[in-house]
Amino acid sequence: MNTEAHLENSVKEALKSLFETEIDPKQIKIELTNPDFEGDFTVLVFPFVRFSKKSPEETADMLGQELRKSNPWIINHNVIKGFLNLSLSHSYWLDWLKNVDLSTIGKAENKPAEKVIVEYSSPNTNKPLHLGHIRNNLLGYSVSELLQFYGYDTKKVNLVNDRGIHICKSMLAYQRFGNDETPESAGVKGDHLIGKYYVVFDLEYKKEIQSLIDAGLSEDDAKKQAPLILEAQAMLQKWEANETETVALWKKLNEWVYAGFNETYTTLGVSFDKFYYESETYLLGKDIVQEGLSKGLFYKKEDDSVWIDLEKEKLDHKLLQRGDGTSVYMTQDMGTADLKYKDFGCDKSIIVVGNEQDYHFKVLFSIMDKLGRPYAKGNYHLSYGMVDLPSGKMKSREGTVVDADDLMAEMIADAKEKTETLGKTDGMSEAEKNQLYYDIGMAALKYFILKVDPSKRMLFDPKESIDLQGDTGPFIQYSYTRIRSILRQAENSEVHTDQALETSERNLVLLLSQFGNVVKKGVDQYSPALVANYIYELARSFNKLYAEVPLLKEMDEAKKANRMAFCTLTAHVLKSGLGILGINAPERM
RNA sequence: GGACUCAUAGCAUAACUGGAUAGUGCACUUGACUACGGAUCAGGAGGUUGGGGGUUCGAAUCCCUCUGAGUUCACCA
Repeated sequence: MNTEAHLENSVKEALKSLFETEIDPKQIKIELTNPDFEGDFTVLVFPFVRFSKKSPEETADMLGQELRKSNPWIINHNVIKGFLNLSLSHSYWLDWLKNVDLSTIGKAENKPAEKVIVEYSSPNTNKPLHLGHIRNNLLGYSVSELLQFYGYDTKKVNLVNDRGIHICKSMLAYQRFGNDETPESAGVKGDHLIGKYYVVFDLEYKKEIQSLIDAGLSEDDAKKQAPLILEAQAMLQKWEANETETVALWKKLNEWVYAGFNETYTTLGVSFDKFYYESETYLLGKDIVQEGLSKGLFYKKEDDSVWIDLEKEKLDHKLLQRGDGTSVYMTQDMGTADLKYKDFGCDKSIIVVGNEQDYHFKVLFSIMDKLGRPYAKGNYHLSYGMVDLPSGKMKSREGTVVDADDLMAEMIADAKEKTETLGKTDGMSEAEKNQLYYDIGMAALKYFILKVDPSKRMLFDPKESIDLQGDTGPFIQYSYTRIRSILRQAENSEVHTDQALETSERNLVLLLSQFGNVVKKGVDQYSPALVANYIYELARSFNKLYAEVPLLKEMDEAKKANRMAFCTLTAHVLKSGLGILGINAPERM
């Protein structure tokens, strides 16, 4: 049991014996003591005043006395207003340090039985990945790693959007203007090549619109009647009719794109247990429409279109199937939800999609709930904010995007330049150096993205490169390599629990003891950002200790042994935390 | 128009979900290199938490209201 849980119990017992009141554990709030005050943990006593019938100060003092009676490891207490600050003995902390189990720290005491599926990435095959996708991928991957670390059995899946009118646009533009260019002949990645033709389509399409407008058509009519868009629509129909030539072109171009995506995924360090393709799932869900109709949950309009009334949930009416019987976005998402459950049987299903689709997922989850799906309660939309550029929102058609491959290459180049300036890579092979530049560059990028609360939109200025100093990934890596350097020169020895702790040691051990709580909270909130901010704090706390007390140079053997134990544990927690974020922890840098 | 987000120092962000004097980094500034690894550490300056009201012992956090930004709303997924 961790310290807080222990304290909580004690507080409960103490309140019972002092005031003869059985208190709801939720009323007991225990926090780390604000560093400006004396103490390790703080109990908020305001909620107890109601039945203690005493002032907050008196109540706190009585509680403090009582707690110390039953817990000798609480060696001191002080009261400021309604805050009861408790100081734990140094030997308590050293004992904790001595007995901590590296193989279980941070993980659930009882491994959760539930299985979790995380769907993320969901790229379109008509354009390369950009900064927005990077946020999606990093979030999806690290949430999955976080849950896995905590103890859940997790699966990662990717639903690729490989069909539809937008894909046909690229296909058509390639057919028209491509001259049988290939990724090899053009010397670019397949996804970039196809992305180029998506932009070409847009340019040509706009030209056509303009000439139609000049010929006297309204803008709306021009958009609908431009030959290119009509041809793209025709191509989509051919594709749906499974026409040989169209399907062959579609397959060829998609293969190129997948090869490109795989490269990007590898560099990003993300992976998937299974790929779903919309070309295979887009017809799903029609039987669910029937099911809903027969259950009386859905209704038909005169034109035969199918709807659901969600006015009670303030979600309005929503179209589920067109009058001609073809499916819409919602139709296939209902189908894929069932499919994923059939394939993996997960109790929790997390889907990582931008917050522009908040409404869509509210509706989807509400429908699956009404249909009585067993997994409905475990559905969660991990909604994240858009990544804005100083110039506004990224738009791939207009070319105002930060390309994922370019950005990663730039980060790695920055890391290389910085590392070479510092000149600490003597004796490393070229391969080791390149791995290091990659580790550092990606750490900077990943930490930069993941430290921000997922739900918030974030601003990224491509002109200002991501820092390598301060509150950054490389800072944490650097702290780690420093500890590793020390540990390489140290010998193993036991913790001596009879020693006094320096302030910086006590601060560090307090933070270390919080790792489990942070992971738990991150799991509850699906937020890797909490882990990111925590390991930064931890690295900072260690660096302070490093600057203030001797470690290897400590003459007192007992103290030195304890400090080595601090080093070992800190290194372990830092590495675990970085791992959750998908960041490598190099031995040297 | 309806629904949903968001607003914290020049910039980027945190605040244990209602707790103490709102933390941190970048940039600016002062100091610590005969270093257990300076991608570090210590200090300074920078805030009416968009404005106004309310609830509370206590509000960046909850409620109301303005202002501003964004997303979404029936056939692109």
